[in-house]
Amino acid sequence: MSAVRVVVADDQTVVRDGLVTLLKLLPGIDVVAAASDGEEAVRLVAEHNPDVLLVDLRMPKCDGVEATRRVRADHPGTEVVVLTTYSDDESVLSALRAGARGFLTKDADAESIGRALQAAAAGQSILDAEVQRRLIEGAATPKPADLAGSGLTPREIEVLRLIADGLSNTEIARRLVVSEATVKTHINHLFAKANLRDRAQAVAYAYRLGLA
Amino acid sequence: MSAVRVVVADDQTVVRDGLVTLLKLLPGIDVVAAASDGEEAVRLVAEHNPDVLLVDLRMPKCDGVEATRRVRADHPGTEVVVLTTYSDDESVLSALRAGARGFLTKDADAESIGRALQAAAAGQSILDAEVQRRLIEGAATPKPADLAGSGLTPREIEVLRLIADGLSNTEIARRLVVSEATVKTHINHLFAKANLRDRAQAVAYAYRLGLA
DNA sequence: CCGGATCTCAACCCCAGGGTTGACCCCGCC
DNA sequence: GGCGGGGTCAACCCTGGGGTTGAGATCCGG
Repeated sequence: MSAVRVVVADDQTVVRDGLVTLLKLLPGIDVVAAASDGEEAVRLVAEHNPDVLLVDLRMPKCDGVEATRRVRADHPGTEVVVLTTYSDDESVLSALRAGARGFLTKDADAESIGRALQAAAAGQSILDAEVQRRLIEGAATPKPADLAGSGLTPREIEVLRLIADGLSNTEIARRLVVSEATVKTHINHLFAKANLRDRAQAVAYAYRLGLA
Repeated sequence: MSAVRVVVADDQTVVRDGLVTLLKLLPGIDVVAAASDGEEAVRLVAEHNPDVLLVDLRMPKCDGVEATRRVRADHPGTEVVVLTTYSDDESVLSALRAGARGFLTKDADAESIGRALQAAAAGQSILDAEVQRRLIEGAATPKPADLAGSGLTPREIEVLRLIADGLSNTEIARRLVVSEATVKTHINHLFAKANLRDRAQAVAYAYRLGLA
């Protein structure tokens, strides 16, 4: 595989030069140009037709989101990886919607950046952990602690969680790779134990337990 | 940097063996064990404490989502990368919510898989392009689920709240002093508007809206 | 080794719940 | 006056969910 050709864009000279230097040390990465604002970035992409554009979000003239949009529109062969100081809610989504493949924060190390560039060139997408967490939203880490007192068996808790996700019995059966009869049995048991009448009450119960 | 220690889990022997062979050829990847079902995967993770678990979604005993949840709960030091044949809507989100770091389809090449494993071990997350696209689309409209923007009439919201309290249709009818037919009408309307299938999903919807 | 708990499954019954259609009233707005 | 939307109701159908019984498999602690 030949080296991934990259254009770097950042308005801060220190950051830009630092990035270029760092990336040049990485095997498989080839920095072909560096831009100091969005317009220049778009121009340089047109000129060099790189595999990836590594671009800062906050830039004068034309910001990262706008640059991303233009590049994706005019040069579908060039993937975009966004680099930013803050994993700020607003711009993140805008950039991703504009077609960015990857999203990194500036505390990423050289290897991480390199990996992201390689991945982008291959059509994969790498996200900063924090960004992915936000993207997935309901990252509410479950608390296996207090539901111990419910008297439910592990299997019953699993079933309850799936009920709370709005799945039907057949869907639950498929998910757990058991027969529907088994699912019904578990459900009847947990209804009896928790004094529930139907799955609607079960969903409410699950939410109160913090299962969803 | 030392090699990334990986446990592979897939119920299909061919796939599993193929993966192990492929991965062993990659520099920086160390396959320490291979499991043929979810339970075995969880057990092997406990035993070897690897950096990453590469797991298939569809497996007997305990599927990929379940395995992911358990591993993330019991072994926070082990990241999970999911591998699947089809980028099916449902399971993808479940897996990611369960704590998966990466998501690949089986048409990924060895290098892509290797990159994903490296990234996961470093706390980054790699997603299959298609999966990311879906994720972004989904996040694009995160909250049409606002009381005001839900398009529900006051009466429908009232009914929804009572459903979330676990009341049956006849109980709701008595409470609102209307006939059961009326209640069913309201329910059908709100199901259509909020794209719900049954009252169980309605309860979950109500909780997410903050109605209970 | 036996009893209890858990998980698994099958067959059956019954009805609440969900889908559909069509109807009437009342109110606000054009 | 006419039109639309919200609220009210009835009749129908039929699937899925909930209840029951009964039974085999496994595992574990006494």
